[in-house]
Amino acid sequence: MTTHFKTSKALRVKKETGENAPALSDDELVAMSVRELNQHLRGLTKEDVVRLKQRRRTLKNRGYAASCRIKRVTQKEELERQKTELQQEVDKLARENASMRLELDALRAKYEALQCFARTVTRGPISPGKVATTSVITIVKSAHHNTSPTPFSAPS
Amino acid sequence: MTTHFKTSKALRVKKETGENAPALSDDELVAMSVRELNQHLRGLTKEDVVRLKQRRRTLKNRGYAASCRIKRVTQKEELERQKTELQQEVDKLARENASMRLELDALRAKYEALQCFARTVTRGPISPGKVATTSVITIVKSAHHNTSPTPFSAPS
DNA sequence: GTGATAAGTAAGCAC
DNA sequence: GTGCTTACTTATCAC
Repeated sequence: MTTHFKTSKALRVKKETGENAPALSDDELVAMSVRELNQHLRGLTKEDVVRLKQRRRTLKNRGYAASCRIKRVTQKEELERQKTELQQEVDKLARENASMRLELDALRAKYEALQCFARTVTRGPISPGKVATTSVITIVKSAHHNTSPTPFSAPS
Repeated sequence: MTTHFKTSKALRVKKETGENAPALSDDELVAMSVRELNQHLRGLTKEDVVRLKQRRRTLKNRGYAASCRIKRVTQKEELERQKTELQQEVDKLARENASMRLELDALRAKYEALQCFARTVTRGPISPGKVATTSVITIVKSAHHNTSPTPFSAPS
């Protein structure tokens, strides 16, 4: 283990200096292409070459780690966003649902009332005693003969 | 900076040995209460005391970091679970919604048909010209009140 | 002091 | 070799 100076490890911001190398900044080193790097490597000790490459790798890793954290946070936010969105959709559908249910109930009531009325006005010829349980009367008024298999169903 | 041995840093599992301390395992050290720790600290150099306490702190931190990661993963899974749940609820509500809409449309149609019929029968004698297309009416006469949603539908 | 977390380091994996 | 991810370390913060 040679004399190893961990220089200036200031809060969350690393800065490697004090080497005998021609003062390559972290930003320069990390942004450098392999070809550019090789040019800077000319005339350096094998040890220095290794050290510089390792520093580059470390700097790269620092960046990767940062990206990784950012990605993690972003994905979490995205999940939460989607959750909110889905919750809103649930609320919206539930509201629609409730109002439709009301509408349906109201319409059923109206329908039954009208049906009641229809019965009264059509009961004339029919003798009340003859309808004990359920009797279905279908009246078709049509200009032409309907051949549909279920001619009495309302259009669904 | 003294001679600093980072001993045996095997894959993801740290094990500090080779110290002159009476071989306290990581697990023991980290699980130890402060009182117990102090007993083990008797008769040690001030430096060793500091070192041991620091090792304990590091071990603790290792555990904290692990908890932190687990928590992170758990929360993410929880989010995804909730998302799935919400999506299922959306689907369910959407289906209910669609079927209710159909029901509503069907009932509306039946209602209008009945209304049409009611108009014709209350308008006195049926004037043939007034029923241009097709009007289908089904009337159910029942001894008891029928609460079926589609009392007039022909059996399908 | 304890626990938690963000940033950084190192190792391993996949390409 | 590059990029990503995980486990670990360190510094820092809140309690």
